[in-house]
Amino acid sequence: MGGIAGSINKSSRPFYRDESFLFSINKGGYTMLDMKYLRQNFVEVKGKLKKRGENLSDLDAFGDLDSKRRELIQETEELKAKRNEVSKEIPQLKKAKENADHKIKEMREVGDRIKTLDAELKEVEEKLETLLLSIPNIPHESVPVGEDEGDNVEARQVGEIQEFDFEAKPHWDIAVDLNILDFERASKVTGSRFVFYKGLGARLERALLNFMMDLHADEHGYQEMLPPQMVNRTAMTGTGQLPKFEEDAFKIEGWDYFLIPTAEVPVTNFHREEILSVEDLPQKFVAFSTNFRSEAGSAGRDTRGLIRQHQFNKVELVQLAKPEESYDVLEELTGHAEKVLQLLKLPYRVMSMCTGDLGFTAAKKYDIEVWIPSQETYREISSCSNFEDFQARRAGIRFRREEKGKPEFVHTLNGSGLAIGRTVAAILENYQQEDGSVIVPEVLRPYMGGEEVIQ
RNA sequence: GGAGAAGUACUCAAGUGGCUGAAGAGGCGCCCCUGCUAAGGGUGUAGGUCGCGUAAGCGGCGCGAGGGUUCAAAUCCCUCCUUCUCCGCCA
Repeated sequence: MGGIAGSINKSSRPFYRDESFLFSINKGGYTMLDMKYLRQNFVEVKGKLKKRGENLSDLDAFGDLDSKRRELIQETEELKAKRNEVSKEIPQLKKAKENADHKIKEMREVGDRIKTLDAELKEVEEKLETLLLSIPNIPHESVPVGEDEGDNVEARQVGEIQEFDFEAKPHWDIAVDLNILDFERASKVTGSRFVFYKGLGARLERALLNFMMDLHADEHGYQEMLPPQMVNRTAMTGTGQLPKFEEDAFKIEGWDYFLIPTAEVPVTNFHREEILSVEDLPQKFVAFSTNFRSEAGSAGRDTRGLIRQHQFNKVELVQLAKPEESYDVLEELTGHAEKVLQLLKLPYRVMSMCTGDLGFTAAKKYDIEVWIPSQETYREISSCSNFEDFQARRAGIRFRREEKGKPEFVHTLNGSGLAIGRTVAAILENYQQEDGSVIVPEVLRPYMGGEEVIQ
């Protein structure tokens, strides 16, 4: 561990390793919501965003900032054009042995004026960028309008809920009795919301990860990827975790790096600031990663068991798609995640998130919820989203339809396929037997060394 | 961690203050020649973004990033990032 631990503790690193993204409105990418679009459709956009129930008071500053910005650009560019022109005249005057002093003096003044205006412009652009980065995505028209999770709409329900003729135990009791999970020792070694997997428990987790990876890579046509588990600030901004949700992330002290909250961040940012060709689309990636979330604000919720840990494993599906295909891709990708549950024979339902429960970045989102018998309810095990061009704008991911064509933003999508810890919980609970043992789902047995039951 | 070197357009690469938005080559487009061989000649092309404009177009920025010096910077100065080589350390 010397390498990583040593690095984490190093505090000599500059705080910002790459702050170029901060002031980059002119530099390609990072235009967030399309400024032109926002300018021309301000009222409409505001109306759509209102459905999310967000506080939009900041948004009204846009008009002034936007016109101030363009005013400053025009003035400063006019001066720069003049400076360029005169700067070409000066060497010619000198060559002709004429005096250029008055021109030089004049340009010195122009230069000072440019400096002032540029500083002003930078300030305005910073404010604009901060504003634009804080605006959530616009919901797709097919998203049900609603305030909170109570207004989410069930799209379908799949699988039979099994009736137990004994009282279903929660997975933490099952697992502790079977000696395959150890929460107490994890809190000794680390703290709350961490866990040790042991024996067949650890084996089950590993079996699930391999099973899921194989399914998506071999059957669903995704390219396998094993991404970095730390990312920089620019990547976190690209996918929308920052700047608004920094408190949800684990930050590496002394570095501007974050432990990834999902493989979505490194994998989506893989093609950041690139222009793909149309034949490259769709790009389909499946990535296993360990995810870290601070779970800020969730104190007291799901404190027991595997549902809400600071660290968990997940297999993530990511696609970069052509805009006109992204909603088909969303259905396809959601289906790929569902397939896992179908093969594991776990009952689930698919919920279409309403406008008030979409999260910051999604234009449309399905949550897949698996049946948890001890709670007699469905719990989220996967979240499948179409971000349209929201992340692509932030991350500058584009494509060209023709060799000389104008670059367009791709649409990005992702979904868990699935969260492995929660899948373990679902298996333990749905496959539990009266004697406390747990049947291993058939499709997993080849991955479990043929083991048929955990006892 | 120490010591060096480098980062220029799709690729390779020239370029130490103004005539360089950037030579040259490859690639790519078109044309010609030849016609048994991944051959030869000619010619054209140069990314992206921002602002103004219905548009054609005009202008700004751009030579790893950010800042500075200067009337003027790929070219000088500072900081940072990345890559490579050597040494050290390490899963």
